[in-house]
Amino acid sequence: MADHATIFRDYLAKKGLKLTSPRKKILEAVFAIHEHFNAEELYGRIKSHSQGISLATVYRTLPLLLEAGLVQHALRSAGRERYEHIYGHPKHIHWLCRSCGSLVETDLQSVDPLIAELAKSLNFKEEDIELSIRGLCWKCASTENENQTDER
Amino acid sequence: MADHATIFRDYLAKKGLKLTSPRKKILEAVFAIHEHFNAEELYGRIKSHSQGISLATVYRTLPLLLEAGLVQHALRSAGRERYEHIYGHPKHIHWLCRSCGSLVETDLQSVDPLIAELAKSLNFKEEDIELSIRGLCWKCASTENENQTDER
DNA sequence: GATTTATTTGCAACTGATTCTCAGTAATAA
DNA sequence: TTATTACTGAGAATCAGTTGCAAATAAATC
Repeated sequence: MADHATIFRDYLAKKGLKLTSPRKKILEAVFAIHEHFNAEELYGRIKSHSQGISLATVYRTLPLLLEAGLVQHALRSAGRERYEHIYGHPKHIHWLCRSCGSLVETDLQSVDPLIAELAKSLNFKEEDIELSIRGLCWKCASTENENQTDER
Repeated sequence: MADHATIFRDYLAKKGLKLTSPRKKILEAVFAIHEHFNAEELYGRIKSHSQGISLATVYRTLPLLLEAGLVQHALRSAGRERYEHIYGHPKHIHWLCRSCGSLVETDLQSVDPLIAELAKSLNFKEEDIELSIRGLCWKCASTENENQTDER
């Protein structure tokens, strides 16, 4: 089981690309953030640590990490592209309560093979799966029953 | 059960905003499109019908529709905000090509029971399932393979 | 370790999407 | 009708993200 540095190295090697010091630093920074981030934020973190990595390089590296499977687009990003690292974070289902806003994540395992099969039949090369379910968590579902009539 | 024009009127009234003719036209156009769209595309449709609505107004109206609950964000593609109206849309899977931006929808039947089961075990009352898959359509996947070496 | 070659980098200029400014227009209330 | 306030179109401004280029650097080869 390779760690993320190894995965990245291998990915680059396979593509005939080089493992450079900016790329290493960016990778490190990505895995030091445990929330969603965008290019600018990532750049900010790196700058405060080490010097001399340009924003353009961050923008150039992110797609590589994406393709290497180390990073994925974050959920429903509005306005800016957002990312999250996925090493050790298997793809998940988001259960979002429309009433209290709570978010629960569960894993995608059971659904994954089904999707892979569909993708195959459509000739679609899937890279990123986002499954979000909106509704009511059990708490809100029970309170909502009490005040049936209150409209949104 | 109010129709979308009424919902919009009420929303505007509540906010002290005005129901103007450009806004009416935009609303109409939104509900005449049964796919995802972005501001530019919506603008194109409106322009071909009636005259004299500016792109800026389209951009200004979309957030209102969003807040009124008539429209929701769809998956971003190629750096652009995308929208879809919310109105009796049967659940579907979105297959979005990250290269050419094409969108295919397929139905959710095969996945649905699985999700229902999961929801039950989580005690979550699901209302809206959104399954979006980003990747490469077969066309783009094949062109991408041709220039294997010309990486960017 | 020096040389060679192709890839990378930082920088600045650029692009394309979205937002803003402003002067004129239109909806609503009185 | 008038007064008030929000709205509009047009174009300028902004902002995220991309690109061209000359210098720098990793990896391959000697």
